[in-house]
Amino acid sequence: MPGARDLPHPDAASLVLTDVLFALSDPSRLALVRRLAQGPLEVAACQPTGGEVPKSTLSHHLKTLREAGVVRNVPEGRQRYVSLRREDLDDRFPGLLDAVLGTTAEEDPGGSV
Amino acid sequence: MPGARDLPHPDAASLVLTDVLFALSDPSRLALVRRLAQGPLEVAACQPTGGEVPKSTLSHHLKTLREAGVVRNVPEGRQRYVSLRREDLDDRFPGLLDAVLGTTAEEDPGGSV
DNA sequence: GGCATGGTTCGATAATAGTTGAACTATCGG
DNA sequence: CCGATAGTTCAACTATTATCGAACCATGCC
Repeated sequence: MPGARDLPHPDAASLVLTDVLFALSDPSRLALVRRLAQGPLEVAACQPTGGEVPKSTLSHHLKTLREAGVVRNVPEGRQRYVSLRREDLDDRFPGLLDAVLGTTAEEDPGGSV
Repeated sequence: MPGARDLPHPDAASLVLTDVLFALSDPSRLALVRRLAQGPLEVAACQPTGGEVPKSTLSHHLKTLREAGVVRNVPEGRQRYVSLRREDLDDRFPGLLDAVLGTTAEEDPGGSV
């Protein structure tokens, strides 16, 4: 199996809090994480609900989330599934994700992506 | 009373999650917040435990934290006291601060300020 | 008033992060 | 194998942040 298309993911134990906070500090990324909290999505479905964003831009945000350890991005046939690394996050930073997701997005003028 | 030296602070109800997350996403700011969790400090005492940082740089970080609503900065005689807005944060984002502070800073290569 | 002290604000520069088109890689269906 | 599809990576550009010296502002003390 040449070129297994697997992207690098930090392992659960080595997640860095500030990196996670930074990844979540962008309104568009946070909005996506909220959606991912309800289940995995293929990359194309990670597009903001309303408008469209260039693929490269979306991919860049996914990279930020992935490198921080917030999401996992696995190839599945010709597409990729993006999922929240909930267990790993809960394990490493207990209560953090719940606290972040608990806030019912009253804010975020920018929202989405 | 001219020039009461009061700095603007967002009120509790209008705190924005992403702004708070961003403010906490910097290792030096997070390290300071951890120290403030143990009680207020005058600005000079906000210096990183080891090294020294220019006053303007420190002031800039305090501004970021203050504008996000993470800390309060009140004049007291000729100095200023910086304190964590714990109640406001707990009120607005229940569990967030506890989760962030709960992590016993194993990380953060940069630390401090 | 004059001056030291404690901090903020300004302005310039350096460093990081975001945005995007184009090129590239992999997979699946004829 | 060819083309279409799904995404990532690259490179260039823009925008936001960080850093820090210098100027500035208030307070307290003499």
